[in-house]
Amino acid sequence: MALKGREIILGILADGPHTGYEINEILQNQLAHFFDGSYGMIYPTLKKLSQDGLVTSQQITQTGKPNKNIFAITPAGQTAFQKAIVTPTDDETFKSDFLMRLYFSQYLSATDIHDFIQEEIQRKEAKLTRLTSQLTLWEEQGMTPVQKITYDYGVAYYTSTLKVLQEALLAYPATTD
Amino acid sequence: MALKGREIILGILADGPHTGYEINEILQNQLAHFFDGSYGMIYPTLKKLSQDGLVTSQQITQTGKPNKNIFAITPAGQTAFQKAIVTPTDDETFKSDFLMRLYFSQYLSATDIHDFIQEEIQRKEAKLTRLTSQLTLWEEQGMTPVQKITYDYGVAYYTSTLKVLQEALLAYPATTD
DNA sequence: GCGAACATGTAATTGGTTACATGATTCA
DNA sequence: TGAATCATGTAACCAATTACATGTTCGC
Repeated sequence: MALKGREIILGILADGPHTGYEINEILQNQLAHFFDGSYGMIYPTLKKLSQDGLVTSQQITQTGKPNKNIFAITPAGQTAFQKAIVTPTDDETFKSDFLMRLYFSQYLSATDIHDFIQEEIQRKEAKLTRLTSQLTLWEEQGMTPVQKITYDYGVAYYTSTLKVLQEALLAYPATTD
Repeated sequence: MALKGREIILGILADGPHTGYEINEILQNQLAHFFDGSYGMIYPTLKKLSQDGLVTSQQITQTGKPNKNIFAITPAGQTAFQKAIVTPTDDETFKSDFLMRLYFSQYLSATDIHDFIQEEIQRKEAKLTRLTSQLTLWEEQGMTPVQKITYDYGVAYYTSTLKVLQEALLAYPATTD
């Protein structure tokens, strides 16, 4: 059974207390290439976790900034997480709208295909940059050796697929610009 | 807006009539590395598409094998597909339960981490084999140049990440076997 | 006798996604 | 003046997922 929002948030809080906003930052900066979370998932999950006694929250009144709720894991939450982490690993699922559309694009003109691939290259380069630019900060905050593997995995994924797309581009003429 | 089951099935049928079973075969053999479909999605979608007049079905009574329903796209279905294919491309989403668990596995013993990575290597090798062993058949059935890109993308993904995992393994001692 | 390949379907659940709603401060 | 950063939350929706349910033939 795959780890879901519930267990993932619990896992992040197992490492120290955080606000919903900070959890989102971690998700976007470090786990974006293998998990995708949003506020619409984070806050409701945090609320439920609180109701179930797996996390506690402490409200901090701030001046100049909005108030924040700092969430911390409880012993019951720790137990729940330890239990979840030993379940069998689920298969990965990758959904690429880009590849799906490319798969069906045989009737597009060569220049349209060129532009379509070029756009994806730009998106991927931006993602790779976001990930690599985080490395130093992440290392300073404490990056475990296993986390380094997940980082290397992401870099390898972006780099290798970027190369495929760049080579594919050569077969399709650029729009004259 | 991402292409969903509905549009994907429509796209497959745009290339020729198929049964639900055959659609599943295509999904598993050619698109498995960027889409994940199952019978629980295929048959209900086909039913709905039929009700909406986007596909028609013809029942074939077979002896020796179960009866089958062959689905074909209608002009209305073709129009719906053409309309869907020109919408903006959505971001890809990759969910890896393996990377998530690895990310949280700093307290596991070195041999446990070794075994955990080793298992993922085996899963990935099996997937790579499934994909590459299809190439000849796919080419014979008619593989478009754009489809070849999606194939190369899959091979590059599996190959590059497999390499990362194999290198990572060197840091963790094998269980004595 | 058993597993693989062929073949189709339903019902209940659910875990998110999307869209909406608000608002201060800082920096360019 | 407007974008970015910090900050939290709800309500409606829905597209699958999971589990269940059934049955034949062919080859080993």
